[in-house]
Order: sequence, then structure tokens, then C-alpha cells
Amino acid sequence: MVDEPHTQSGDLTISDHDAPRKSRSDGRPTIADVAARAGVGAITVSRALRNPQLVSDILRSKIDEAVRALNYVPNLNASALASSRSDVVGVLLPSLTHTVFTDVLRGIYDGGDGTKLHIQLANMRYNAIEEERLITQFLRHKPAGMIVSGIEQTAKSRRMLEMFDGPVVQIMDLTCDPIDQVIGFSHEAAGRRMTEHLIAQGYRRIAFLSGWLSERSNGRLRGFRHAMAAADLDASAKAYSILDVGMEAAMRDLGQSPTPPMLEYATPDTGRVLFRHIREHAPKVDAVFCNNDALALGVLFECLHQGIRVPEDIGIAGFNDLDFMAAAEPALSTVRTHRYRIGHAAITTIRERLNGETPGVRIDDVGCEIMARRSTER
Amino acid sequence: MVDEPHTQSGDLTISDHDAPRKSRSDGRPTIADVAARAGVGAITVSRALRNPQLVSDILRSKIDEAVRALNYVPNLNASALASSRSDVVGVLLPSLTHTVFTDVLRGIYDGGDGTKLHIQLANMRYNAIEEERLITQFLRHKPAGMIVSGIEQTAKSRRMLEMFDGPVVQIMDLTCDPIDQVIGFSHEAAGRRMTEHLIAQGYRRIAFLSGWLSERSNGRLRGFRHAMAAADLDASAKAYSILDVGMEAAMRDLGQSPTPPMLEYATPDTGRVLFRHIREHAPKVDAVFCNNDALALGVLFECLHQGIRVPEDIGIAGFNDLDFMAAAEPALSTVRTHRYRIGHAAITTIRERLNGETPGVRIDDVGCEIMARRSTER
DNA sequence: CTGTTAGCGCGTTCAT
DNA sequence: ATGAACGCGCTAACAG
Repeated sequence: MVDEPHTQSGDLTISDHDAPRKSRSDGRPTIADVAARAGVGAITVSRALRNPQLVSDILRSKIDEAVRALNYVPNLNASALASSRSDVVGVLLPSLTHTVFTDVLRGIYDGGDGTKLHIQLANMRYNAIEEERLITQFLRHKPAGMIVSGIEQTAKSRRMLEMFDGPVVQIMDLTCDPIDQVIGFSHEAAGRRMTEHLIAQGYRRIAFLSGWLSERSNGRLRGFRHAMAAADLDASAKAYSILDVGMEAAMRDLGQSPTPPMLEYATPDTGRVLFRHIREHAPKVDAVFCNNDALALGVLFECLHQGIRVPEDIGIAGFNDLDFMAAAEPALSTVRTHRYRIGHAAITTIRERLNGETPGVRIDDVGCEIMARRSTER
Repeated sequence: MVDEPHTQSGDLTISDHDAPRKSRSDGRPTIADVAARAGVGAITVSRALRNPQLVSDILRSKIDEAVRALNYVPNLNASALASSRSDVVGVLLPSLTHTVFTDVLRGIYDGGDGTKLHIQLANMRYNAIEEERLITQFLRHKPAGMIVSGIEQTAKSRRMLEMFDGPVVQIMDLTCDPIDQVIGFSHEAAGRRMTEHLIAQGYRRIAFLSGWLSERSNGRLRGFRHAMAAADLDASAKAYSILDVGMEAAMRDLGQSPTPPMLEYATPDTGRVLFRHIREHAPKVDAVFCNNDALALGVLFECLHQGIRVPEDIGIAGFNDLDFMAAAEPALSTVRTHRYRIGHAAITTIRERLNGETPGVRIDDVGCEIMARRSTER
């Protein structure tokens, strides 16, 4: 086998036999080796690899052969340095566990499929300061684009992203003043609409049940309150919000401190505990609007346990429409959010813009859907 | 300002005055700019940034000031090229949606926290060929380490990873012949132990219920069959395996083709449909061992719906111990796997080895735990 | 502890 | 359609 790696390039002053030549390279073949073997210039190899049609068929096949023979692997770091452009898209998510974000992620990956885009993912843990740090880090890689969650970046984060030379997409919320582009839906409208549905079904003493509230959850709560107020149910709305009926105490019952990691409260068990507290402190509550589906599932189980009829005695609604909601007995009402679609749209618009296309719309409201099911059918 | 950047290296034939010098750079300050402003050599800046204690206090503070003043952002691509070493860890997961892998991911991120390691994640969709392609891609970035799922890589994937110069950790399964290191547990043992538990509880006609079977699911099924055979229940084991009682037909009922995306079958709704088929085709089944928790939840709801008592008429067991299992009514038995711990251990060992420490153990069995709850309490 | 020199491997620029 | 030369920004290897 012709297995002589890249030595011909340096016929310098070094003695040919003893040549210690402490190369800093890791010994893997470079584009120059491929070029030498194919009998062409390095740049031709470069072109053949990135844009085959720029090279004649003959050279191209020679090059392909050489690539295969040498087992050539392009060095993307060198490429990125030379072109000051990389194929990495930075993605910042508040959580890697919540189904809502994993669905977004799946959309991003599916949408990025078949391209050479790579995803670099970070977990900012619902923490704007952490997010700032991560953005700083990410930018060092000179990514091709960025996807960040929500619209509540710190001023510094925002500045960095504005100065960043590439597409930036904020997702999962809406704002009229995006950094660059935003794709999401209005959490306030979602909360309002589900509450309106509950009221239309005849529920009057509705509790909003949640663990810890993210910025977006707060939007839902606002929507809930507005809808209650609009129906002249504001007083009870406040009274029955779990925020007002001993959440702290309930949290203690979970054996956890009411401080971070607060995300852990978004579990069915939390739902059960919180609902027990509601029954104690606000027995007249006739429906619970849960800030997420896991809580709703827990409430259902607690009702099952206590022999409370759903939807007759208590209406239950969740948020997100995870797959167990439709399969539950009775099926649980919820708000379907288009998480997958959002992720997909985000990476798609980045791809398009990287290809030179123009942004389309800067603000993309994908909406959401009220899934009215048995659990709120009064 | 002494703002003459790197021109001394090439006092060739270029005229000194006219030089338009179309810089290909993007105009951002480089390490040379920082060095110039601080009045030191570039390498000193480099050192100060990477290993502050190698530089005297005076220079270090000067450098820090310059960095801040210029808003210097290191170019990691250049760094990676020069050192042929990057701070990116490649992670290949079969799915980004299944809670089992998102928990792994959370472990990885938590374990990588506070380091400069970046995670580059890919979704190989339970597809070894796709995995091979992704490994090829990843290696182009010259990552610092790699984490891959399972032990069933293709021969080529395996070769690439063996040749890769850095730590490689296979996770979520066990093998006595890892590529480098393996951290996981035996799915066969897990399946066997849960089955033994069911048998010990007095269940005899046990069905193994699953949607599509990954390599690891197959291990669980093997364990199930071994345990059944060992208890002289092998005939029924085969008969009641959902694989033998019309899975295809059941799948059609789901309105889906029995081909990919098969992952979608791991939902509660699938559990309900499959359980209905079991009741029809194998009415004597007295327990179902579900390949995952979502299926088990669906079976529970179907029992609720049909008025079948759990655990008296039917025992239900799942796999993974997602958080709704303990909160269900009745609480659902399952196998707790240490997903988070595995992810955490994987990135931790990579960190350690990057720091020059030796691998510890090559094969790390983190085991699993049988969570016997009401749903199998006969 | 600090600086000098010489690449790392590729892509741009400009010439052919 | 192809090639030569240089530079992208940083760091390893030696000195001092």
C-alpha cells in the first residue's frame, strides 16, 4: 500500500533520513495528502468536496478515490477558521427533561436532517444569568445560527445576540420586538381560552394549579385571571389560585424545599398533593386548570383515589397535550401546543436564511388548540 | 495604538505602502490585539486565558483589562485547529423524546456543568446506519470525547471509534467487550428479575407487552422468557407475548403502519389498544409486563375503563419508573433504571480522563431496582 | 515566567 | 475549470 502520509510538503533543510519533524498534527491525512494522491491541487479537492459540480468528472472521481483510499476526514475546525463560518447551530433550552422542550428538540433535529448543520445544545435551566454565560460560550464557536427559548433574555444576552452575525430565533413565546425572529404562541391567550372553555362548561370556582411558574407559565396565569375577571369571577379566581391557598405548605408536604430545583414540582405527585390542599382549603373548587399535564394527571389519580367524579364533581384541564392526556380515563382536556412544529420551523428558517433567503415573517404565531375532552364535559 | 497586526512574518515582495490587505477576518479583535494592548506577547495572553496561574499577576491584570476593553472573544475554531483538541463532547442518542434518554441527557449536562465542555448532540433514531453517518460527521470536529448509546454499533462505527483519539463511553447497556468504556445495566437481568417478581406474586399467565423492540427491549424480552421458562411457564410465555398475539392487527387499529416510526408505539394509547387485543385473544392473561411505563399507564386506564381490577384481576408492571408510576392509582410497579446517574457518570469519566486520570473500571454496571408497588400486589 | 517562530488544515483571492 | 500562495486566529515547541 502507498501509505506515505504528508511528508512531501516539507522538503526543507531537514535531513531526509533522521527527520524527527515533531509534527503537531495528529497524523491523519489532510486535504493536501488527498490532493497529492489524486494528482491535483488542494483547492480542487476542497471544491470537489463542497461543491462537486465545480470540478470535472474525471478529477472528481480521482479525488473520490483518493478520499476513500486515505480515509480522509475533513477537519471542520480548520474549515471554520479559514472561512470564519461554521455549521453549528446553538440551541438554548430551559430544560432538557420537560416533554415540551424535548418535542421542540425533535422538531429541530428532524428539520435539520440531511443538512450538514450540527446542533450544539445547552441547558439554561430557566436561568437568565446562566443563559448569558452560555451565549458567551456558544459565540466562541462562531455558530451559523442561534435558537433561544423565550423572550426574557438579559440586556447583555440580547446585545450579544444582536451583534451576532447570523440568524437568531427566539421560540416558544411571542413578542412584538424580537431580537431577530420569533416563533411561538401567546401563553396568555392560551390560558385565557382554556379558562373561557371551563367557564362555558359551567365551572365557576376554578383553581389555577401550578408548581413553580416560569415566565411563560405566568403568561398562562395572566390569561386565566383575565378570563375570570371578564366573567366576574375574579374574586374566586384569586382565592382559588393555588398560589394563594398554601402552595408553600403543599410543597413542604412533598418533602422538598420550595426553592429550586423547582422544576421538579411539575410531576403527577405534586398534582396529587396540591389537589389535596385545594380540597382542604377551598372545598368549593369545581375545576382545576393545571399549568401542565403531569399535574393534571396527578389530580385525576387523586380524584380516583378519593372517589371524586370527573368531570361531574371536578373538571380537570391541563396544558401541552402530552400523549397520555387523550388516553386517560376519562380523557383529559388540555391545550395542545405545537412544540414540534415550532422547533421544525425554527431550524427551517435558519436553513433558509443561511441559503440567502429572506426571513419571511419576523413574528410567527403558530397558535395553540383547546382540546376539550371528557374531563371538562359538564 | 500599536495596532500593526502580524505583517512582519511576510516581508516578501509586497509593496509596503499600497497594501490594501483585504482582510478575510470578520473584524473582531484577536488575541494579537489583546496582546498589543496589554503590551505582551500573544502566547502570554493565550496562557493567561487558559491557565491564569502560569502568568504573573501584573501581566494577568493587564491582559484582563485588555480583554474587557476590546470585548475579546476567543475563537474556539482556531484554538481547536492549533491544538488539534476541542472541548466538544459528541453524544449520540437513539431518541430525544423518550424520557429515558432525556434523563440521561440531563445527567450529562449536569455532570458537564462548570467545565468548558460543550455537548454536541445527535439523534440516531435507533438506526445503526444513521449512527455511522453521524459518527463520521462528529469526528470531523475532532471532539474531546464521545458518548454513544448501546453496544450494537456497526463494524465501521466501531472501527472509527476505536481509532478515535479520546475517551469513548457506551451507555445504557452492558458488554464484556466495550469499545473503550461502558456504563449501563443488563436489560436481560432487569427483565428476568421483574418477571420473577410477578411469578413470586402468584401471576402465571404473563404477557410481555411492547410496541417496537429496540435492541435493549429485546434483552428485556429475553430475560422475561428465561424467567418464564425457569418457572416452567415457557409455553404460556410465548403464547401471551404480544409479539405472538396479533401485534400487527393491533397496530393497524392504531391507524398506523406497523413500520417506522415505530417509536410512536410507546404511548399509553398503544398500551390500551394492545391490552384490548390481549383480552380478546388471550383472556386468561393475569399480568402484563410492559416494555415501558407509558404502555403500563395505558393498560391501567383500559382496566379502569373496563372495570378490571388491578392488581386482583390483572397485575401491571412497567419499565423505567417515570414519575407518574408511583403517583398512579393504584401505584404501578416498574423497574427503576438509573438513567440520570448513567449520563452523569459518562460525562464525569470523560472529564476525568481528559484530565489525565485513568479510566477506573472499563465496565460499569449501575444495576437497576425492582419497584414492587400495589399494581402487582396479589 | 515570557517571547519567538512556525505551523495547525483549510478556504479565499487572484491568476491562468 | 484549476492552481499558487497566503492568511484565518491560535498554540506547541523551543529558547531565554
